[in-house]
Amino acid sequence: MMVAEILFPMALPGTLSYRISEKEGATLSVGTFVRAPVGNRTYLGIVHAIHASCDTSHLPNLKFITSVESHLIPVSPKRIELWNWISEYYMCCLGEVMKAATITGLPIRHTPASEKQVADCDLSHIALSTLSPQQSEAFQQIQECLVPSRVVLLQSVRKKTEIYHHLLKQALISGKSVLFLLPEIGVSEQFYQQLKSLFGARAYLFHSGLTSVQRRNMLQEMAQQTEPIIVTGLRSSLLLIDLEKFDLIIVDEEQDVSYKQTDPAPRFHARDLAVVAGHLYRIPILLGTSCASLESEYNIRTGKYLRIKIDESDIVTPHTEVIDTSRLYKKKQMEGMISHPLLQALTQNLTQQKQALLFCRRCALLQEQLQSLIPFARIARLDEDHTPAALRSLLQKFAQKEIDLLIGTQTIHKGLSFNNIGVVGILEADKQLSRHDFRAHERAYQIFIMLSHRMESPPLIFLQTAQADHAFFSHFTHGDNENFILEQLQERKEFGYPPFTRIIALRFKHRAPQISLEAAQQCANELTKTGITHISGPFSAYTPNAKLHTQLLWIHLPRHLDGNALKKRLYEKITTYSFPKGGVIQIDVDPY
DNA sequence: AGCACGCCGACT
DNA sequence: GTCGGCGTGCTC
Repeated sequence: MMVAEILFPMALPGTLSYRISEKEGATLSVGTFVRAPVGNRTYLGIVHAIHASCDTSHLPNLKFITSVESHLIPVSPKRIELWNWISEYYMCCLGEVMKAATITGLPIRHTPASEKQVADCDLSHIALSTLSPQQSEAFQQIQECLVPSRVVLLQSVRKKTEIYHHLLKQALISGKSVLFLLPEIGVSEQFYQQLKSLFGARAYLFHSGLTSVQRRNMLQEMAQQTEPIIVTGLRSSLLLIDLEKFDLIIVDEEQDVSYKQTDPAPRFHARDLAVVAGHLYRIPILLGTSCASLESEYNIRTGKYLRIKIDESDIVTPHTEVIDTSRLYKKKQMEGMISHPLLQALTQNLTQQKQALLFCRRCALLQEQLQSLIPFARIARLDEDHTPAALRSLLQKFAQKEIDLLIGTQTIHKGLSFNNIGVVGILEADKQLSRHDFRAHERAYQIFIMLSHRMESPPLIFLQTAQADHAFFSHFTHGDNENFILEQLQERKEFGYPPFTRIIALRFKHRAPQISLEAAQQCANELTKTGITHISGPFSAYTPNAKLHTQLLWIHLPRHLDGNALKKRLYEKITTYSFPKGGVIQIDVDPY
């Protein structure tokens, strides 16, 4: 008797086994879509393995599959290999990966070709703005360096876009397709509009704002498109689009934290996944950034990535005032999260009809406090989860000066008009918020670089921190990039943080704070007993208005160690751990 | 993911 | 007394 292991797009621990007839066995292969009964319904799944079963004693009455769906385009072995990698590396069910990588209930069919007409324009006549000598040098260099599996990082604040346009045109001319990833819907729409006007029907925009039918149709069209195309997408496109057809993947703003998915599983980082996929598919990867992440700085130094940097040292660094919040707190010069000097600057700024930006991680709380301190100010908050329409209207309001104060996390600068900003505040630029926010300095620095390079007239920058004496803050006054990186890397090494270790976060979530705390402590003890050491925590996570209280454990794995065996043991331990009812344990590899 | 089972609140 | 809320558990 023959048995097929079927993978379904749901959070099952593994695959489910079904009997298949000899005849089906001959037509099926790994990746083929089949319909099979699960409970009292039938679901669409894919064949993950086929074997002439020897041992079915533990499963006495296996069901048969319902049908073979040969009219659906099968999932390629390479794609399944990538799914397997994701499930192992990010420690989640394979079914969860499949769920994220397919559109549930809307599979891609073989259809009679009704191709979008793209071949009608003469690509060589597309007019692009001329590159500056610097840009054109970088462009040449990139073209020489982009070989399969190689990762190249292009670093420039203001000069990347034109280079991208030239690269994309060049790709199309030589018959190559490109996947261009951006961190957020807002920027991706903006970028797509440019591409559409340049490359017409060869440009696609793929994002989760589309309905599932629209996305399925687009995937179907792209799958059957034989002409070279350019697809702009967000992190989800890395999973949903078959990467086989691409000859280049560009990940712009690689340092952006929104590339890391926190919920739901798979909690992958799009930049890292692109690099892995690049190796698997033998596709060159181009990362773009204005200020490289520390992980990338490390990878450049170890020779894993190759950097091409455009010199922008001519740009003047704005004046920055470092505010020591712990000192001001003692002097009673803090109003909640806001220091008196910043508050004063904000009020004065307002009377001058100028706008202000505030970067902070606890936006809601800050907004509340500010509103009571400056009741007449028009304050808005920009959250990550804004719909594109809401985002657009907010940005438009800001541009039309209907908002005085905009509060948000690191990514609020996307699409902002900068010409009327008088004050910028970077709050909590330290490690006080959670004892383990080891990226706080990096984040503050990236915001600073972005601001200093994008603003026409530099605003006043206020940097609030409880660690004002830390060497890090001297870099703001000196604009010293290289020393900042070296010092941060040294600090990360010393305290056992990435990129020198890999962190696996365990989140214990429960309604009752003490239950999650006790469970986390107990779990930490048990893990230590089984030889998993280097655990930090438990410490409580900042969860503003969540129903469940969260306690965190961080496991630091040495970088040189092959983490796979350890991860397997850990996964086994966690999934069998009996956590009190009403709670969950989440695993987050490489957390942010 | 669904769908069933199961144990507590406002209604004929 | 019952209808129904959604928390919890299982699916080859």
